[in-house]
Amino acid sequence: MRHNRASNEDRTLPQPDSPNPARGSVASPWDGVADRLRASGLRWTPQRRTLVEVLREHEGHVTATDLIARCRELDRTTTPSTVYRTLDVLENLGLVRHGHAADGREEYHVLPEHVHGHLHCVGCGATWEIRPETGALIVDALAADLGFSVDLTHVTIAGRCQGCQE
Amino acid sequence: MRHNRASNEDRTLPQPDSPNPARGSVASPWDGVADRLRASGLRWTPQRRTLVEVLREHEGHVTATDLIARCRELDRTTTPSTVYRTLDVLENLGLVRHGHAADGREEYHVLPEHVHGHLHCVGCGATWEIRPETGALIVDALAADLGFSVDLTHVTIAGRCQGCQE
DNA sequence: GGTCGTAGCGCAACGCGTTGCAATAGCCAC
DNA sequence: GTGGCTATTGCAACGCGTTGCGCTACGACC
Repeated sequence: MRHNRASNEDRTLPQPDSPNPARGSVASPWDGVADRLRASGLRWTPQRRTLVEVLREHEGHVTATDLIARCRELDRTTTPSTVYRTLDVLENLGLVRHGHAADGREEYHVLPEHVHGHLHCVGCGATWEIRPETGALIVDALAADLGFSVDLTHVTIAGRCQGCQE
Repeated sequence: MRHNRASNEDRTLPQPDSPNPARGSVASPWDGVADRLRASGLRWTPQRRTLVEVLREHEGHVTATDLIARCRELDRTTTPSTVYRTLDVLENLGLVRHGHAADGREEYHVLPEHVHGHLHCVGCGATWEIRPETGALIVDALAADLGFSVDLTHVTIAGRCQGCQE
């Protein structure tokens, strides 16, 4: 036995995994992940459960490294390759989006409500989302330029934020 | 002795290094690199000479890996770390610009005539430059959005080019 | 031409991300 | 509950890029 976690059917944790799709009126998109996986012939494993638990607490931008570190806290046997592969799977379900930060590292956006690009400040290191209207403007400009159809989720633009310009 | 190249003052190659700053009316920006380095207290070494020779034949976009491979052809003792460090130096002189391609790898633009962003097609893998006017539009849009001052050289936007959209 | 301070070199090790492969374990059917 | 198919895991190795360190050799000065 490699995992010290309880059985895969363990339901002692506060968050239900697949039953109870809408808890009151607040349906978390994470509810039902297990079923969505199984419906596609994929599997619900302890490793995936751990990652989903971590993602629940990180709605926003996270680096892959952060996710791996946090998974390791919950399950010391976590392996990087498994996390990356699981993130790929979750991306196919639309639950996360990855992009490349300005320094080239992977950055994940959890539960994207709308497709958007990112701004990275080289001064303070913070990341902002490009507003949808501004994003649309960029998409249109590039379409007009070379007929290019861009994928905003992969856009990370480096620069300096207002606070870091002096 | 680690290098099998001739002395640093070897002038048997067709391209002059520092004398003869303007060859006829076509002054290569690479002429005078040696002097520019020395003027800043930096040095003109066989390794740097090799890289500059490689860059002369690559005016456009190149990946760091390509540059290293080509340097290795000219000098089998070439070390990656040296190439990366030399590229940094040349970037400070404005002779190259680096950016992160959509897949996160380093991409160098040799002799940039103007600052520009890049478009990367996920279909065919080609890279296009964003036209200056379009770039300016993007810069303005982001400035208006969050007061962000962007550095276009670091922008690489992924998408599909016109030819790859069907 | 010889001396010497230091910029730069090669090496080795690291971090991030990916991939191939053999072993494991979900989960479906009976 | 059992069996079996195969998705998934963990490992090990790789590729790209970076960094720290001790030694080399560039090039300025005499």
